[in-house]
Amino acid sequence: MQNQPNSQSSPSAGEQAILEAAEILFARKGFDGVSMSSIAGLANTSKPNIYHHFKNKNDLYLAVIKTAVRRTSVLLDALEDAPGTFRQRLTEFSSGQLDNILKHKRSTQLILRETLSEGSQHGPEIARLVMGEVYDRLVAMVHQGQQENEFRKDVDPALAAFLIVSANMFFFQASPVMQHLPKLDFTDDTNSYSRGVMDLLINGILQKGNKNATS
Amino acid sequence: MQNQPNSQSSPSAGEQAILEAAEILFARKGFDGVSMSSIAGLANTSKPNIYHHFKNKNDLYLAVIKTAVRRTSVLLDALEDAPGTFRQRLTEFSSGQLDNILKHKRSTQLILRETLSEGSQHGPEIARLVMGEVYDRLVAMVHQGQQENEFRKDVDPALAAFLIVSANMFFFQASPVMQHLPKLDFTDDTNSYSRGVMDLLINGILQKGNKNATS
DNA sequence: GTCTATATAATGATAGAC
DNA sequence: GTCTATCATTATATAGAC
Repeated sequence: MQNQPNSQSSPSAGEQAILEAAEILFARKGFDGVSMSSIAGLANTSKPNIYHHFKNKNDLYLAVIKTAVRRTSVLLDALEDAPGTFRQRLTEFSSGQLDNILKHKRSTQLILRETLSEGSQHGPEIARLVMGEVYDRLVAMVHQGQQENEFRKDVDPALAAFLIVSANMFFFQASPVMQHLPKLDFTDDTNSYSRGVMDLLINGILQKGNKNATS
Repeated sequence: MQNQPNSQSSPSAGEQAILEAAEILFARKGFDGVSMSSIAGLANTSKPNIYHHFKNKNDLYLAVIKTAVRRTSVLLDALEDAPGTFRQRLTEFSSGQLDNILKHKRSTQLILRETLSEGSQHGPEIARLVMGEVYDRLVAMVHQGQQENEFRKDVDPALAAFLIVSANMFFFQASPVMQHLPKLDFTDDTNSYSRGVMDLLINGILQKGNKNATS
C-alpha cells in the first residue's frame, strides 16, 4: 500500500519534506508532543499524504530515527587509523564526535530522548547502535594505547571510553541549561572544551612518568 | 478554587496519591505522553477529582517537578565539610550524588527530560537549580583544593565539576542502554563506578608528585 | 501523489449532585 | 473531597475524488 517505507533507496521529494519536518518536530517535542497535522503543516502538504507515504505515525517516527542514526555514524572513519600518539588520536576522535553531535543536533536530541523513554517500544537498542559504535572504537583505542605502554594498565578501557562519551553527550544535553550558570565559560567554545576534557582525562590515563604528560 | 496548590504544607492523602501517580507516569512517558485519565486510574480516583486539587494538567506537572527538585537537593549537606583530603571529599561527594540520583530515579528522569525539551516552557531553569547546587559545591571544593595545593592550578574547576556531574548523570541515563553492550561490567556496581571515575579524574587533577597520586 | 471530507476515538476540562 | 455525566476540541486514521 505504501511506496517503500523500509527501503533505503532515495526517497522522493515529497517524502523527504515530510521526513525533515517530522524530524524537526519530533526532536523538539517528542513523539507524543507532535501531531500529524503539525507535521503536514510544516511540510506544506496534507495529512492523508503522510499516510500515503508512511503506514502510521509510529512508522514515520521509526523512519526519522533511522535516518538520524545513519547520520551520526559517519565522519569518524578517517580518524581511527590516524598517526600520532594515542593521546592525540583520542583527542581528535573525541573532538570529532562532539563536532558530529553538534552538527546533527536534532538527531542527537532524538536519540537522547529515546534513552529516557524506558517503555520498551522502539529505539532503545537503536540508541545502543549509535553510541555503541563510537564507544567500541574508543575502547579499542584505549586498549591499544595500554598495550603499547602509553597508558596506565590499571584503568578499565570501557570506563575511560564511557567517560569520554558521557562528557560529549552531556555537554550537548546540558549546555542550554548550564549556560545560565556563572563560572561556566566553556559552553560556547567547543574546541577548548574538548581539549580541556581530554587533558583532564588523559593525564589520568597516561602512564606515570610518560614524556608527554602535560604537553 | 483549589486547595492550596502552591503551598508546601503537607498535602492530603488523596492529593498525595495523585502526585505519586503523576510522577510515575510523567517520568515514564513525559508530559504529552500521559493523559489525565491514566493518572486518575493509577491514583484510584477520578479525573474531576484531580481538577479539584490542581488547576490543570500543567499545574499538576509543575507540582510534580517541584517535589522532584526538592527531593534531589538534600542529603549532601553533611559531606561538604567532612574531613580528609580533597580527593577523598570529592570522591564521597560524587558517590553521594550518584546514590542520590539512583535513589530518586523518577525525579532524575523527570529533570533530565526537561533538559531535552528545548521549548521554553517550564523547568529549564528548574533543572538548572538541581544540578546547579551540586555543581556549585563541586566547583568550590576543587577550587579550595587548588588553593591548598592539593590540585593542579591549571585546571578549570568549572570543567572538573562539570565532568563529575556529567559522569553521574550520563551513567544514570545511559545505563539501561549500555547494559546491553559487551565489555561493560560496571553498570551494576555503582560503587566501583564511582571509585573508578574519581580515580581517573583525580589523577588528572592532582598536583604532579603529590603523595597520594594513585593511593 | 496529492487533495477534501469525514469517521471514530481520546483528550483536557467543566457542571453539578452527594 | 469525591463522584457521574457531559462538552468542546483535537487526535489518528480512512474513503474516495482528481
